[in-house]
Amino acid sequence: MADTDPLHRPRRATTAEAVRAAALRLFAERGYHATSMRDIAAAVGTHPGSLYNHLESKEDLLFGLLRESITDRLAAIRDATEGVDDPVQCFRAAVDAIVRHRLAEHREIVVGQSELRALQPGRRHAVITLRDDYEEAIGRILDHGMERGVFRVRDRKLTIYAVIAVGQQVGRWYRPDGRLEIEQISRFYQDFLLAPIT
Amino acid sequence: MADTDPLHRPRRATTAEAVRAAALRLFAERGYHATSMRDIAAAVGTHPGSLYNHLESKEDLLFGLLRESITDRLAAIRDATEGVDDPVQCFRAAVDAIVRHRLAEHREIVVGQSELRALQPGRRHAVITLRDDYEEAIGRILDHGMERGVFRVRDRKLTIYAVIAVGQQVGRWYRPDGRLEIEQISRFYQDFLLAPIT
DNA sequence: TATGATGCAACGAACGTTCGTCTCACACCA
DNA sequence: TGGTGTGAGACGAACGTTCGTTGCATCATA
Repeated sequence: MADTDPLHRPRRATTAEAVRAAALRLFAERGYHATSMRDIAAAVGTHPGSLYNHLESKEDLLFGLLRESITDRLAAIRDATEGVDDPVQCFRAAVDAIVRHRLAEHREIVVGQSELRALQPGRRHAVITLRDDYEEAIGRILDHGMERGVFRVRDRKLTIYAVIAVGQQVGRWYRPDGRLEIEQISRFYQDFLLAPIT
Repeated sequence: MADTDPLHRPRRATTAEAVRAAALRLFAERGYHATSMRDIAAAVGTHPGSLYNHLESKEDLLFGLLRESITDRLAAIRDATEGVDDPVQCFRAAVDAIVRHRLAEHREIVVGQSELRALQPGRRHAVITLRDDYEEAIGRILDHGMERGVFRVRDRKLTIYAVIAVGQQVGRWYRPDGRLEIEQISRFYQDFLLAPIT
């Protein structure tokens, strides 16, 4: 009904988006349970009750953030590796995508780790399924390299876990004003993770 | 005053210890904030108020658990590597100690990760200092290998983080009834982590 | 009898959430 | 043009629940 003039559309800074952004930051800083709806409301500059105009529940908010984070990361891997035929370059691209995604929104990390437990079973399994897809995406890259005879992967699952572990860890200690550039960190871990499988 | 007969000493199943054990399990399963003192009391088979005969506060309980976990792991590394002269064997022993410690009390992992934020500043820094010692213990093993010309470590800090990352991750997915024995997992990650630095 | 743990109720505070009310921009119609 | 209806959201108080913690009477044991 509204917005008959498409030129006026770009004015966007939805309250709902501000709420999500604030919640993401606070969940990451303090943890899900240690963050109250009053905290989020204060960060947005509104009142606790007003939040419920933009979300269903606190847990719904967490679910959306977790799902978005892992979906984005999976998409980043797929975008980065699509059409890359050389297994080594494909693996490098994937590690690069993981590291960059973790560093770009490194606040999100701590949320994704352990707050799964705060979700009700159905939603928890939904996120776990997404995580399985994420692991499989890495697994297929390893498969590709093995089929070509370029990779020697002694244990597929343990190797996947190692890649994920390094990716997660990166998000935990990285600070934008630190000693190393993202490029350096990414390149280091590309080489590091390639060594055991080539 | 009591215990004049030393032969009767071994009868130990202190309530305090039961409380700590229950708290550790519950913190790991649900997270610190999601675990109530009533939960802990129920797990021990007593009442919430009775817990305070054995502890000062909930946060005090968490602090003790975190400190003990990291202190034990550090001690495990030192014990395993003491007197081992060959850098490769020393590194293997350290990784083995980390993996075994993580798997032995793999419940503790999730606690140690992110619950640091629940501690008041002074205690948080105390644990962080211990964590620094832990990182440095790994760092010195790398140094040893570099001095001997056996290791080629491109970035000391990033390598330490990778070792820790793998160790942490192991504790997250391992289940005692899983596909692999602890020996296999340990050996795999010894080889995996040695590859990039030798 | 002295000592310390236990059981149980209760405390104030904070929690997530709901409620009725109010504001205000905008479509509709005379 | 001016009045009216409508719907989205902000507001602020309050809901019932659960939180960590305390006080105190009771009980076991040395």
